[in-house]
Amino acid sequence: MGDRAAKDALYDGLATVAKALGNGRRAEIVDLLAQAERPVDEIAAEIGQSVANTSQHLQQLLRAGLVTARREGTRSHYSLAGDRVQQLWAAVRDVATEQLAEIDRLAAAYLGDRTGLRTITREELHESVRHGEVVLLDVRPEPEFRAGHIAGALSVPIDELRRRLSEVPAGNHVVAYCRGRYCVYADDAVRMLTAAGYEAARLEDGFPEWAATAGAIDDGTPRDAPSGTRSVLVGSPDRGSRP
Amino acid sequence: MGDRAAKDALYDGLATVAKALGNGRRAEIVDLLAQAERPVDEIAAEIGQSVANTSQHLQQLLRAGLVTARREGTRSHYSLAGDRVQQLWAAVRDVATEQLAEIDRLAAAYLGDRTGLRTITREELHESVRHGEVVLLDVRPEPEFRAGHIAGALSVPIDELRRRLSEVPAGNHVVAYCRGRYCVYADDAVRMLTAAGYEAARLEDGFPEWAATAGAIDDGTPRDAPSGTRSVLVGSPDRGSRP
DNA sequence: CACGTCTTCAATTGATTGCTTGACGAGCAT
DNA sequence: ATGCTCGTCAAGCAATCAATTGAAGACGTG
Repeated sequence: MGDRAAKDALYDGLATVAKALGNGRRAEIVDLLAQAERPVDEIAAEIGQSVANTSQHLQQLLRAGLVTARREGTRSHYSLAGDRVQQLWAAVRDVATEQLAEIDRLAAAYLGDRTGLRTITREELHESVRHGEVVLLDVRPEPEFRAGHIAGALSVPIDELRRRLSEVPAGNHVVAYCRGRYCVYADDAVRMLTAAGYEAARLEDGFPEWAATAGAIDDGTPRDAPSGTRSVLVGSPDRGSRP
Repeated sequence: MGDRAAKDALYDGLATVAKALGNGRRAEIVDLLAQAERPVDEIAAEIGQSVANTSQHLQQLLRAGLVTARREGTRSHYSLAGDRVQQLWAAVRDVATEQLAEIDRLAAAYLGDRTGLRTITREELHESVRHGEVVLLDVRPEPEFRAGHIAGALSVPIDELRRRLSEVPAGNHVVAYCRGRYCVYADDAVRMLTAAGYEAARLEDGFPEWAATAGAIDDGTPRDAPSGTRSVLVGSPDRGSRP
């Protein structure tokens, strides 16, 4: 005990968790699964990789304990293995954005010019929601909304926003949110809404961060079956999910 | 904007931080630097690697923004690049211990049999310290004590404990602490103290965790030059560091 | 049962990683 | 300057990794 080989083995073991996150594609997968569980083929499409390759990445995440699998007939649904994993991924992002100037550049290249896009923080949104003075739009794909969303939000996936613009009550401030800080959906929504004459802003980060700080969320589980993975259940279920 | 290549590049960028931690030797380095800054040769000795190899690992950590370097004459001292990095490493450890059964096995192999070793939590220690009912021993190497320690602790490096046993006041409960949960020093200290007739226990985790939760610490900076990196400064400086 | 779908496995290839060795360079001492 | 120490750099090699392709397992459907 206390020998070199055993110590190395222990730290190798601890490092496997970090190693699993140490690949861009797997990072994308974790970021995606932070929204909701997903079958393999959808993950593959979302990260732009072959199903075979995606499956192997998922196996690796599985071995590292970052995700769990649930079979349903012929499909395997993967999801994050607990809130700790979420926090870990957040810590990685925080350090990266804080320490690497590179990230700013890469984010700008991916997201485009964000000047002129108003953003609000979680705290500001919390205030606004409480005073009922904003319309809150969830512009993520509908399944992610169904898996959990900010209480009181309307689901208007970004794909449908243009033709459903009329559903957004006029005369109100509008706040759009999506997957997170590096997600383009809310940006696009704000641009579209602003062009249509709305006062629009995006939530600075996304749903996972809101849920992590125990903001009011709605996890879509029926009121009489409180077994959801989400902790706080506030707001009317499915309001606006299908108009 | 919004294209695949740019998105991949962004996530590759975020993943570099995780990749830097995704190696057992680099993980050891980060764990070590969580105690205090260190010159390269000491780090190399501590992780059992050649200086050249260690230097390359440090370059990699540097590029990933996890550590910073400070030259002093011919030596480079490395230290962690901020509290966020500390939190990141803690998150990695937490996920690993929670999700990987393997870790328990590896820890047992390295640390040996821990049954019979009493441990106390930070909260319990906090209580005990406040009532002044324990003797608190910092059994890490002296430079680490000097870089920061729990307020009121005596520095008795594990190497010196045996011949300095008489300095430990009898009749008191003794608590030893060291680098963290996977550090053997406090274990050894408790065994030695117990054999000598003391009521001894180890702090469950180590100094970094204590400092992170803003427990009372003493960073060794003179009272009239409050420019230390530690936030809370309590207790008499250097008490017991040299008897 | 045979068929199609979704997923995983296995073999392969090119790129990257971790460590070694040996040389180079920067700063102090004599 | 001439050493000397400490740290970094560069080349090389075995091992590992990410992606591709093609085949093999599962499971539901006709």
